[in-house]
Amino acid sequence: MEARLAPAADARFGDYQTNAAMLLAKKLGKNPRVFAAELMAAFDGTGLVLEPEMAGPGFINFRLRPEALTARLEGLLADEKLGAARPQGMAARRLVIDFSGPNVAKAMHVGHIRSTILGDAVARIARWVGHVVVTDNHIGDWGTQFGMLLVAWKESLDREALAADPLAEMERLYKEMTARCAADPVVREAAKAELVKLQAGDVENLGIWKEMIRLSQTQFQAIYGRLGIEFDHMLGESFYNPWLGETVDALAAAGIARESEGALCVFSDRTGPEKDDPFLVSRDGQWHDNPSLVRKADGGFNYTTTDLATLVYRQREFTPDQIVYVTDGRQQLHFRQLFAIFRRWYPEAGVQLSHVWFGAILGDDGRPFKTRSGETVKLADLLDEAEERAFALVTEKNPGLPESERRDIARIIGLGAVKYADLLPNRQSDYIFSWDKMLSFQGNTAPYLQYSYVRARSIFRKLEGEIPSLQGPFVLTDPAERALLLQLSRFAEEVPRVLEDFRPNLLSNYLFETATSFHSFFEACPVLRSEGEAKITRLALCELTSRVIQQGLGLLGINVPEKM
RNA sequence: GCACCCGUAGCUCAGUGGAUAGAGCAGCGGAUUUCUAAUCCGCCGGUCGCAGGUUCGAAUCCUGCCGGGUGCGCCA
Repeated sequence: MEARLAPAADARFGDYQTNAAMLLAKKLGKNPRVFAAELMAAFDGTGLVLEPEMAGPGFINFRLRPEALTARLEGLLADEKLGAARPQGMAARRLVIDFSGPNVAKAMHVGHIRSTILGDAVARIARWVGHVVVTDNHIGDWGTQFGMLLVAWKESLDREALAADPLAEMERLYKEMTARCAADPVVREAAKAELVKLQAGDVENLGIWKEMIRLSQTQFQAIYGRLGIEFDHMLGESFYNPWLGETVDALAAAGIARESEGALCVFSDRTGPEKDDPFLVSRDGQWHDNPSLVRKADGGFNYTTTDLATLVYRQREFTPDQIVYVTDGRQQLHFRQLFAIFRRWYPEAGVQLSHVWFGAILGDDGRPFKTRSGETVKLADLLDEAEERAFALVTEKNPGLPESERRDIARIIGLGAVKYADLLPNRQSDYIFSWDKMLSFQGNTAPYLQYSYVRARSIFRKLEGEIPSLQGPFVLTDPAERALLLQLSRFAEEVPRVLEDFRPNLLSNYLFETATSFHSFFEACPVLRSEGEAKITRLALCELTSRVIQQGLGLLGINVPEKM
């Protein structure tokens, strides 16, 4: 339970409220209303707020002075960070953020979209606030699937198909082999043999493997380019291959892992309550071992091994305060085990390990989102469709614009819609994918926010003659102006809040409220037809609104057009 | 079986200890000689799955139950 100064629940109560008196009074055994009165008597908010008021069971409500608000407007206009910079006294944190993680030889699909968009947004916000961020894309470029792919590549590769569409051809090989392996143990053995050769450094197999990576990288870059996403590192699983053996040896030597049924496993250390222990599972009323394998019975390593080696490498190389893994919720148990193993292995390590997980994307039938024919939706196709649909809408609304301009606008709107739809729900919720909803110009959508930006900017093009300098004195004459300004000033509070639990939807909702507040202001307060200080103030509010929306969307990885 | 998540308005979702539970869509009624109406204003709509408990205060925390999803040794 925490004392908090928060925006007032209802504008009638004022601008901000605090529950501090009630919480403190409880601790001190005092009457909350009496104690609130004592606090208020001692409070000195001269210059900032009017006389605070007590209400309800002991809330203290504050109302900002108009001159404090207009001073704030001046300050925000002059501040590139719009007030959201890390406070001077607060040390920068060092964060490693692991997200996206596509697989070599497979087309990126909807399953990668949330990790990619969420991770990118978190990275942008952390940087904006002033933290030191390392982004790392842990690509799936190593593992058992390559044994199968190597067999298929050697036996049935279609060179022409590969040249035309490398990913499609590699996926064809993979599918073919999955079926063959399921049916034929001889093929399974062949795949295993090719994998062993690859792992032993066989020249031919390494060459094919590298070719598959090269072809896949081209595709990744195309997608990330469209999405406007860059990574500091793309250290795939294979990068950690040299350290897997020593990782496992160290775990065995430390007594953390031991052999069981031929595999090397980490079991529960029985130090915590059973139900919280990731290495135990209950069956028939009894707690059974649920170990994590770090070396398979056939001597091969698996993803826990790689993840541990990766964790140790990141710890050593980047010395982070926190490592953030952005993956879907189904991997919760894996990460609980992974973190627990690391804690036992490096009990002195202070690094904070966070699994930032998210829910599924569903079709309108409530089942996992697929194409009509039941196939996985490829990310490239999804982005194409978003742009096409946006193009149709832009053409319908604004047919007078030249096609190239409509294309540019459609790209911004389409990609923005997809990203925003992903960042709007609470990340832990499953959400239903809907083109109509995300591309609607009404409601809480990217196009609505982008339109708000366009409107705020268009005022400045309409100004005749020179654009006046947006200098005070500012004067608030309408309640809508005051409400908008208060809302704009909260950008500084909302952005850092996203990082408390990695919830970009807080920013999405804030931006929507800002846009709504702007439109109300814009309806109620004519800008161009006003004069003097009122006009300058309104122009300043348009300027600040456009910057808050542009920067806010920018932190979510979404661009804005100048016209729509 | 056990663990994790979800159940809030007709639909899609916010709200993870504070005041009378909010938004969008849908529905209904208004506003336009436009600063792009791609907008705004208003109305309608809820037993926050159910039952207990904790406390000044619970959609939120705890317990049990019902319903749905996901995960549980050699895939990642």
